[in-house]
Amino acid sequence: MEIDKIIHEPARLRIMMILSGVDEVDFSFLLSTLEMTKGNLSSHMDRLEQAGYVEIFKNFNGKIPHTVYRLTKTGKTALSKYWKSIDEIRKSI
Amino acid sequence: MEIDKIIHEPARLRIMMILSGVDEVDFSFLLSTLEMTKGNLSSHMDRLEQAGYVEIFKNFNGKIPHTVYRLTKTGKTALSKYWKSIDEIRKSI
DNA sequence: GCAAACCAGTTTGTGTTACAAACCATTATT
DNA sequence: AATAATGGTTTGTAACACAAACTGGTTTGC
Repeated sequence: MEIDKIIHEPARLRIMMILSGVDEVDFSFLLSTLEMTKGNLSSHMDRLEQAGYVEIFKNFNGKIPHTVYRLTKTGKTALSKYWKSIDEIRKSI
Repeated sequence: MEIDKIIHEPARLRIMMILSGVDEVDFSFLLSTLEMTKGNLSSHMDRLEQAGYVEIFKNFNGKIPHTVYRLTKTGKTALSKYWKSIDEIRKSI
């Protein structure tokens, strides 16, 4: 089984794991939790969206923009497949 | 815990796992097992050596050059640390 | 005997990409 | 009115994974 490189990138793996637990999360939360730069986080979220693994919802909190991310079904599946592929490598220990 | 990027690269992770099982392996074996190009394999082995994770032994099989790789103690430690860091991320499931 | 093909790798060139810095638009704050 | 803060996006760049081309020597075919 091939390793999914979209998920394999450590930053994105952590993002996926967080999303898999909470069903909805916003930019600021990820930013402070993962301690990365905004630009970096932003582009990782783009890649995850383009892969179809997350949905991005943009709305306003009053006048302040607010972006919320949610794992898609495709994303959930991909994540569990990812762990299976990791297991496959690891089980040879 | 930080993810060790040297090991995290899928090709090198597989190499490390093979080495962790057999204590000594040659270039051709890795090449046919992993199905990668020679150039690619060669540079991954370089990186692993530079990280201090493998030792490279070059000798001759009769007249034909023969390269053998062996996991170092540092490499073994790094690999088991790597799996711990993966577990750390995964346990949040 | 000398090309051609082969073996065992290494070096080189390139497209991708992870990351941070700079930027943008708006809203507090002093 | 200037400055800082919020919530992001866009841009620039160094690193790097990969394949193609190369090297140095050996065996095979004619």
